[in-house]
Amino acid sequence: MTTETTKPEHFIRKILREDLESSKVNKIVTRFPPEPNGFLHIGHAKSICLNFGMAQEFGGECHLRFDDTNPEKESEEYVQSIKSDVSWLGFQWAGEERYASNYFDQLYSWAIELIEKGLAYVCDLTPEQAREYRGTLKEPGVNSPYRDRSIEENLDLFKRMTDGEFDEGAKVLRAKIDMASPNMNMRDPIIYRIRKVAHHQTGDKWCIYPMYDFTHGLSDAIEGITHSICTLEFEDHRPLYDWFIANVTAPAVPRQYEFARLNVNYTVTSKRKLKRLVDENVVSSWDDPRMPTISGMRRRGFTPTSIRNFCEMIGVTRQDSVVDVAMLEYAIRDDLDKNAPRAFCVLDPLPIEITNFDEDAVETLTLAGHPNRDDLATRSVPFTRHIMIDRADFREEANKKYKRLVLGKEVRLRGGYVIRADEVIKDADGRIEKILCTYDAETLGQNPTDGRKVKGVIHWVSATHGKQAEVRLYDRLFNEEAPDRGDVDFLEKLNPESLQVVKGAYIEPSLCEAAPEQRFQFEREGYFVADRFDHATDAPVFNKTIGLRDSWAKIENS
RNA sequence: UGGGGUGUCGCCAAGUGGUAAGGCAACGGGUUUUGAUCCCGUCAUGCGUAGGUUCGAGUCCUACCACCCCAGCCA
Repeated sequence: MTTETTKPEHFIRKILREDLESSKVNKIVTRFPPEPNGFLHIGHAKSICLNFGMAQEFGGECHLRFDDTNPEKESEEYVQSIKSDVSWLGFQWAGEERYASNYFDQLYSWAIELIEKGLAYVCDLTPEQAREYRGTLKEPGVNSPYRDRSIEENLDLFKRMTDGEFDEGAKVLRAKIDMASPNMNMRDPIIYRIRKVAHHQTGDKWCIYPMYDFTHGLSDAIEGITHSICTLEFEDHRPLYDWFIANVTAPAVPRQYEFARLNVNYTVTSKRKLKRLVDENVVSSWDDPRMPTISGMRRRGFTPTSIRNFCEMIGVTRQDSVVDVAMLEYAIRDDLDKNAPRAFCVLDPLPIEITNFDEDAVETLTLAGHPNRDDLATRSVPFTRHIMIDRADFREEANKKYKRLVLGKEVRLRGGYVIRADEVIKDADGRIEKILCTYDAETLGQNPTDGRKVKGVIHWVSATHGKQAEVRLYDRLFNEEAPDRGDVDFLEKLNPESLQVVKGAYIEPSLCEAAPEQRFQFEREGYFVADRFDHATDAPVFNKTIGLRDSWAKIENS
């Protein structure tokens, strides 16, 4: 930990600070309100970090509340995955998780209250008719013919809706506000609709379910939420949010604030598009490491810290924006560079025989777990006559820019000796089968004593003591910055090389002890994680999280 | 003239009348047994456009332009 840094004061932070200073509130209470109808993604992470983060920062609390008012689309499975994702990100909600459905009884009596005040009525318009009566963006709507039913009739009809006397769609309860309002949300919005389906939390108790606008603000009021933070598209709903709270005997007056949702280039986050990726088998599942879901990123090897840092880095404003995915990549590299132990893995093995090293000898080298941290455990790496290096690290001839092994030249084996390539052995097709090398026994931990300069360093793994592993190399899913822009379907913009599976990679023996989800830097390659589900000691599987920054690629391609 | 929002560097983003923070990216250079990390440096006479007010404007005023959201019995 370095010295405490003051985080930049975005507008939400400013509002909270001022409300506390002016004693408008004496404790910050926020909430993260997902609908349990899908998996959480990076966009939700921004909201989670904001809501939980602010509460934490100001000594308040944040509730996890499921906005479960549409049982047809929701399920307990999603509830579980959401809870697990929020916890994994490192946040704890105050008390038990809550459900809007916990408040159905209270909400119901408030609906009755609205009817009794002449502020709500039962409407028989069909969905099609309702649409026509609603008007358009530029033309006012027309009052429903059912708008002036008596309070007694409304009470009776609403009761009968509750008792299941009417079919789905036959009747709804609407707030009586203003059909001519320029804000479509105020044109007598629906409060309750009939849905004869079981609810994942309340079972068969109800056949009418409240709508979002009615439920959300009042649930906030019930929970004593002080600041209800949501995304920009709900801005037009704020007058309605306030209306319900003002016209019902609400126990508190929460305020809604809106911020811009997160967009990331080369990425899609709409639920519908993510679902298509899964349904059309573009990816293997919702937690495929290429998915921007929290569970996908977890499997990819992202750390909770890196995601939290990323969310802090991008800020919170009301401007629509598209964050460069390079910032996300920076966040994970930054965390892993500081914390991931180093190890060797040869992805594309090329056999090396060190002709002046004994066939049966095994020299155990002790290597640092991290170049800049001595608190991380060292590891034992066996050095033997037969080793593997990466094919990309050898050339028969090369210019001076190429700092690796070249025929007739020397290179250092990282953490080990300097070797010289003496001879190339090829098969009948001219493919290199093996390199014969000699090592300089005087170069362990020091430069050649005669002053020879060896500038290149490459990684390696003992061919006899190393183990074979499956390594899944992931890259971005899309080739285009804005996959969901334009007329072309986003599935046409897929990166065909977003996954490459390497079966015969060589890993140093110590990596077999890796636990699932343990992260490493494979030196000179990138950051990798032992797969959460598929990795086993006798069948190691690693996922590439992100490569190292690669300035060589720029030189080579220029 | 439907309503509601937003426009500051390639991408995020500070700034709220006193002379354009920071991060990412990019580009130079240094250190380095990871072409990594780290370190140093460069990177907006300019803040959507045009006028205006002012000693002084990204910040105030006026007009315009561009983009986003809203017509689910979804959230």
